Formats: sequence, structure tokens, C-alpha cells
Amino acid sequence: MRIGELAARAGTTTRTLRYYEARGLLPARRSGNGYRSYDEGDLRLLRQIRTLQDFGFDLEETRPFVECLRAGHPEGDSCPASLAVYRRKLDELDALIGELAAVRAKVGEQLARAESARERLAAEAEVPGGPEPECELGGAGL
Amino acid sequence: MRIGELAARAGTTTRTLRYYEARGLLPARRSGNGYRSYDEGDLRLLRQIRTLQDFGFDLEETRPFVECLRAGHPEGDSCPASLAVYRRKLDELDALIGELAAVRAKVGEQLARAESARERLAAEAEVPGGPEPECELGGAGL
DNA sequence: CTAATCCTTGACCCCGACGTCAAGGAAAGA
DNA sequence: TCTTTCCTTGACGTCGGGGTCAAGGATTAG
Repeated sequence: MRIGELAARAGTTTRTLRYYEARGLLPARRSGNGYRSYDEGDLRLLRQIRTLQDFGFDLEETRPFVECLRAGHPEGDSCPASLAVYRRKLDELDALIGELAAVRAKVGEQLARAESARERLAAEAEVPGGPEPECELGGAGL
Repeated sequence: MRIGELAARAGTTTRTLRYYEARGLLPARRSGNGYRSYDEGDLRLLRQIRTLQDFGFDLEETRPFVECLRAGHPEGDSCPASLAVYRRKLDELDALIGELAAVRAKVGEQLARAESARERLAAEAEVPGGPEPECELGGAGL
């Protein structure tokens, strides 16, 4: 199978396949006319790469899985190196999710604070002779 | 205050300040010799930008906050446009955290599956005359 | 024969937020 | 005066994962 067909069957582009080859991730045999030649095994490797990419793994992280398959193992994650990548990824995800949750909490806090400040101002505008802005109750200094 | 001092006081670099100016985010007055000249107000704007950047806001998203402060409001989030950015950010964060949690779950699942597969193989190796690999019990076909 | 696809390599473009280097002017201390 | 340090602008590099030409060779359909 040539590059166009493999790309189509994997739902990707020829550019992507050449890029993978340039990275040494998915080298191709060549037929007599210089065209790249792939087989079903290559399709399998490619699908492994794409699946992990969809999970947010970067290209280098997919390498152990690809090499594992190429070594004849039944699955890309049949090798210890692949499992190590899984574990590292889980740690990264946990850390990232934790950070994002913390940011989310802070932003939510800021929004609530800013909204209530606006409500206060609106209420004061409603009652013109009403409450004067009391010092040091909500103003961060200049 | 000149660019180096402002950068130092905000814990950033002169390159960053020139970049912000080029983006129209933090324009600078100029003193007679052509040097950029900043005041305490600029430091405040800069700190607002940096705080939001630390939260993962991109530069354009900080613009409403900066303009709000420059318009004389007490806080960068005293304006509706800033609140809108907060809300949009919360939605983005929720979506992202959700996606990451889903990926985390899938990766965790894959890891568990791959680990148990390895344990099975190890157990079979322990008992040489033991269980033959039973077809269609765990093998995704080639 | 010619046109239409497919293939090849090479090379530049994109995004965001700067880092880094270069060439030269200005200010400040010894 | 000399040296060091700070300032100016301009321009290119970085990173990841490719997109998008361009020029030319191979193959196939009509």
C-alpha cells in the first residue's frame, strides 16, 4: 500500500506520515520507483500512534508503544516501557487537573467577589442619600 | 521609572514589557532621551496582567482588565467585559477539566488492563504445564 | 499523446509568549 | 576618559504537529 492509501485508511494525511517518518517513528520501505510502501502492520502501528495522540500523548511518548508492537508483542502496552509512560501520564494528568481545579476555584472566587462589588455599587446608586462607601471595607489600595 | 526597574519590580523581563507594548497592551511614555518611562499605575497594570497570565489567561484576555483599570475603575474586574472573560474562562476550565478527567479514566483503564495481562502471563510462566492461552479470552486480534 | 492523479523532496508558514543576539546610543561611577 | 551598565530597535530562534505550496518524476485512463 502506498502513502495515500495508508493515510486515508488511518484518517490522517500524507504529510503526517512523512513527518512521522522524519521523526523515525514510522519508517517506510520503498518500492522500485522510490514510492513509500506500507503493509497492514504499519497501519496497526499508525493507529496506535493516533490513539495515543488523541489522548494527548506527544509523539515521543508514543514511541515505546510503537517499538513494543514492532518487537512482536500482541499490544503496544505489553511492554514495561509503555506501562511506565502510562504511569507518568497519569501523574501528569493528576497534577494538571489539580492545578486547573485550583485555578478554577480562584477564578470563581474572583468572579463572585467582583459581582458582589458591583451589586453593592448598584444598591448604593438606588438609594442616592443612602450608604456612603465605608472606608477599608472592600477597597484594595492603589 | 525605566523599563529595567519596572521589570524587576514585577518579576519579569524587559523583553516581556516591550512585547506587551508592541501588542498595545502596555504603552509607555518616553523621556527626553527616548527611554521608556513608567509610573506606579503601570506597575499596577502589569501586575494585573501577570496575575491573569499565571491563571492561564492569554494576553488578549487580559486586555479588558487592563483597560478597566486604565479607565479609572478601582479593580481590573470592575467592568462587565472583565466579568465576561471570567465567565468564559470558567466554562473553558470546566470543559478542559472534564476532558482531562475522561482521558485520565481511559488511561487508568488501559494501564489496569495491560498490568493484569502481564500478571496473567507471569502466572502462566510459573506453572509450565499449566493453563494454555485460551483463545478469544483477552486477545484483540491482529 | 495528453491529461489527470499520485508520488518525491525541499522549504517556508502557523500559533503564543517570549528568549537571545547584534549594533549602537546614553548615563553613571572611578 | 574609560568602563560598565542600561537603554534603543530589529530580527531571528524556540516548541509541536503538522499545513501549504512548488517543481518535477511516475503511473494510469482515455
